[in-house]
Amino acid sequence: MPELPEVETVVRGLARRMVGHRLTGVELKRGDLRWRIPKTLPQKARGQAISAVDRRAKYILIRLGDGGVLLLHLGMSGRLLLMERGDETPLDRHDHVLMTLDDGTRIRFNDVRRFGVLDYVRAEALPKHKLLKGLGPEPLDPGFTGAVLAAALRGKRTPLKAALSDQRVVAGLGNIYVCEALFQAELSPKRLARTVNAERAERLVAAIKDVLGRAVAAGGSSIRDYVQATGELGYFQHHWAVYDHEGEPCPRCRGVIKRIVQSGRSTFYCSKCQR
DNA sequence: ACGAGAACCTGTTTGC
DNA sequence: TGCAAACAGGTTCTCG
Repeated sequence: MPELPEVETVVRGLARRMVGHRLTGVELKRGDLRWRIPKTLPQKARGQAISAVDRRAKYILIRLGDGGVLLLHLGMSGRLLLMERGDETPLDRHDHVLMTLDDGTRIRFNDVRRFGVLDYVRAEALPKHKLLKGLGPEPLDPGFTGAVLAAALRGKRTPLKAALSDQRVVAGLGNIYVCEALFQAELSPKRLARTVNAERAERLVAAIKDVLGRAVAAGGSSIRDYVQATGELGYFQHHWAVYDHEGEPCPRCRGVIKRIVQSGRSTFYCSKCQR
């Protein structure tokens, strides 16, 4: 469900509420998400102070006082929902994990499709974790430059859309923001990745940083009433230029936004001005 | 080794 | 109206 801007928004919301507090309980309601949640995770996390909440790509890292880390991914449909002390909203069938803080706040990990992940890792083992070790650069990091992207795309015969969706090339983009960044860079999603020269790579990197930056500032995109941890709605969906705009006029030229399927996913683009 | 497609799972929307 | 197919913000695995 969430891409980098949504995960970043969730992380900020969680950090405000969790850092400085202690986990008084972690309860597994259902352990079979994408992989089995380790049965020992609750006992390892219980009683630990939370020192930080941050992220790597789309992975949320809840850092514990003793050097343990809860590694969490929201998959397609995962949500982390805050419940204030005294909130007796009943749990539903898709609430798989329940965390309780020392101030009575509870956090539900709700995931309808169960593509999400929850694992326990030691901080020193994070770089070697199988889900993190292959990830490409953070797109908002100053070290992510046109030269870096051009190098990652060199020789690739796959369409640019597929290459940018590959988390080993750059980590954090998903279907929406790939479409939006390609539109802003005026590059076709069908263009072969290896044809992205230095000049195009610079343009693309600038577009990626700009789109993601604006989306983070907007609190991400909220689809189907998707709410962030704090209960707020992101509003970047109102700023999509092409995503989910099939048949509408291109905001830049006199073309019409098309929808095609690439690698089994919808791609939205303007065939007139995206080359 | 690389790239395309299937698979994982459930719910909602679309189209005949 | 009703039912089946298509689709959904992700990632891994398999196969050619």
